[in-house]
Amino acid sequence: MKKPQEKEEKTVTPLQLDDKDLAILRLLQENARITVREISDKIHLSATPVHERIRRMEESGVIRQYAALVDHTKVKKGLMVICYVSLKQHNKNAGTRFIKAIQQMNEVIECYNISGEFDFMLKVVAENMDAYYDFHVNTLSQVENMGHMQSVFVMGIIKQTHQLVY
Amino acid sequence: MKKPQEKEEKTVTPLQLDDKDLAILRLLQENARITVREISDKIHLSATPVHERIRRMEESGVIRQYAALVDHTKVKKGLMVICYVSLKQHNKNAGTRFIKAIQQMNEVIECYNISGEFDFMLKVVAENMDAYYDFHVNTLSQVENMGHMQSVFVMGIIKQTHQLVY
DNA sequence: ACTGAAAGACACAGACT
DNA sequence: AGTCTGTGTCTTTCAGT
Repeated sequence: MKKPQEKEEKTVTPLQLDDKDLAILRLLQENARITVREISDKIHLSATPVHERIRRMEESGVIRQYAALVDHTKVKKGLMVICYVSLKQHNKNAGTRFIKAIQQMNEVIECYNISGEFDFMLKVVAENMDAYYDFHVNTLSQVENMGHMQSVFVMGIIKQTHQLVY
Repeated sequence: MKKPQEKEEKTVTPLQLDDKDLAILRLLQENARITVREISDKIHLSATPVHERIRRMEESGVIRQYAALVDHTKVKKGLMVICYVSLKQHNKNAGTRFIKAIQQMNEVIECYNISGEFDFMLKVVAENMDAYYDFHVNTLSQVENMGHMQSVFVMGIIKQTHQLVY
């Protein structure tokens, strides 16, 4: 029985992943440029079903993107800062405008809505402290409805992975 | 003139990236499976130099990895938590052992050494609150030398990108 | 669902400008 | 540092099991 207010899922199939799908995902997470042949050799399957499984996972959105990950220190983005932000007002429009502004800022590579004292957590990258200060003062703090802000500086990267399937 | 205590850089070439390299990086960040041909068409260069530039950026570590990015909600990792940790003691050995322990935890996908009240910030993913509670109580808090811990829950993802070059 | 074959596209290396 | 050309390998489709 289904409650009347329940909407139909847009994704027609929730896509149940089996062990072979997960094995393929493990390999693709590690190296997105691995060939279908190589995968099919490793998981003891021929190329066609591997290809088909990958296509299905792409279509269903299990695989969001294939991305080249760049070393931030080597492209003049050596400084990483975690920045906490609270808004003055919490009505829907104010929130929406804040989100739109954040999404357009190239320096902000991640932004989450969080529980606790602050409303948002941002991960910001900049060339150095001067560049971050400039961003903080002239861009971020200028956003309409901005309340408190607090910066926490990343002094070292201990671990950084995208391996959600293991 | 060089100070005597300065060590020689291991990376022989600091690798100066020009506009064409950056254009290639932009495309590869967006789609790691783009073909060399497609890149060469878009940046008005033939395949060979594009191929050579990519190879150099891979070798020099500018391109760290090609990764398939997986939708965490579709692989039973719907809950994301930011977890702050401080250690009881701050000697070198204690820190090293903590780091080793963290690096082996699959639930921890990021870990940074940070400024401020806490020593580390962890990004943790779990299937649900029960699974996170289990991880928090039975794994993370059991690490030797663990001091204070604080969890901040991610309620919504506003932005998530890996585009450091833009 | 999977296998195997076959066509077309691609990566990669070489000779040259 | 770049273009052009060729070879071997890969993706991708299709008929068959």
